[in-house]
Amino acid sequence: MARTQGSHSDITGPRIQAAALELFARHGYAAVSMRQIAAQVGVQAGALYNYIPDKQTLLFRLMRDHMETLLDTRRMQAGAGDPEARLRDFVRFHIRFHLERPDAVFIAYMELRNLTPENFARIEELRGDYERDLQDILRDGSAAGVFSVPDTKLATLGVIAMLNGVNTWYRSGGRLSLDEVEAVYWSMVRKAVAA
Amino acid sequence: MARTQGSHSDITGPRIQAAALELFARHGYAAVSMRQIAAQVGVQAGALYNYIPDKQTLLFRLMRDHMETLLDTRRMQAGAGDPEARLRDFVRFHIRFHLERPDAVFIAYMELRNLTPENFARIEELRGDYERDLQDILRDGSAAGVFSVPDTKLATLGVIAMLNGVNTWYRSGGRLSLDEVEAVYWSMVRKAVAA
DNA sequence: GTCTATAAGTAGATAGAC
DNA sequence: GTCTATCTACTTATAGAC
Repeated sequence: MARTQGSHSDITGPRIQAAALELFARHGYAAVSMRQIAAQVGVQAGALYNYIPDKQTLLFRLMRDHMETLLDTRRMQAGAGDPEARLRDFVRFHIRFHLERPDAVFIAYMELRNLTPENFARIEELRGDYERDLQDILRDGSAAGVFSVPDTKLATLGVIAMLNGVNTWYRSGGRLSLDEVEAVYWSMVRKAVAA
Repeated sequence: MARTQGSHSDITGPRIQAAALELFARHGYAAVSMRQIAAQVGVQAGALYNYIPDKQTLLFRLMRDHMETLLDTRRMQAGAGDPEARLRDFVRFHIRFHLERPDAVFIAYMELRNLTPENFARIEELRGDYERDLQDILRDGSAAGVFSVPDTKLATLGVIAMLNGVNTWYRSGGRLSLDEVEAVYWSMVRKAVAA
């Protein structure tokens, strides 16, 4: 609010994204005003428009950046091995990645309905890329006879839904450590798809 | 909008709830105005306040009614039997009940953050009652040696998260019938908790 | 019970000074 | 690049006529 004038382009842009991420996650996109975001950053509302054309684009960029980070990080970590090893890696990766950025995860699937149709389609395409990764593992495992799933597409969606649930209840410092949570979910997933 | 004056108390109340349910599910609580709800009902905005004290109470009643219907319906249908039969009944009940009312389900967990703290606590209590039902089944099955879950609380949350995922993709008339979906998910759940 | 009119405030976005 | 000021439109909720 009280703020000296000057040039801060390198720093203000990321701060706007960070403020929007936190506020959208807590209150929801529609409930947060541009003035609230500006106040959290420490600028006036008009200054936001040096960095984003409009509120919708701000939301879209948060979601797109999150999905691209998800895909890039996964590509770097995905290893080879037999289907069971690949599935275990996927489960551990998914839980860990999502627990590390709860705000972005929350937004990326709670605010889908607030995207324009064009932006929605682009996000859904990225989500499809990620799901295909798991589906390939389940398909390969089924072909090799080590997995037995009634339907690879539904098994994919079922496993991801189960893993996403972790974000709704996990708090670090709680009853279970991250390693224990990963072990528990890996146990359930492994059995659910076992031959 | 053009609307003759007169008395419609028996019919307008439920129509307000129905309109709010649909609009909140589609656009989100914060993004829907009282005028939009009124327009969908066919009255002016002021008339809504003969039925609800404010917008927050309208949201709360939708969520409370949904949760109470869930609990009441479950109580009527829950049968006895061995733990595996009870678990199968729960899975089938959960999928069917939730697919029958996608709007209410969507609201009941997407709009939790828009409840006042008091209203939030009341809804969470009802949700806890429902989860306890499944947790009891898993506990009894584990004690009897027919299930083996690393942690009954996490298994409860994991199973419910997986089942809730059905609502995000199922469309009647799609590739799979309701019976097939139930069979697929029952297969995965059964194996996930099997001894 | 519904209407019209209105109060009092906030929304997203822009213009122009500095 | 940020500020202040402002435009236009919309928000929830209420008052009082019918």
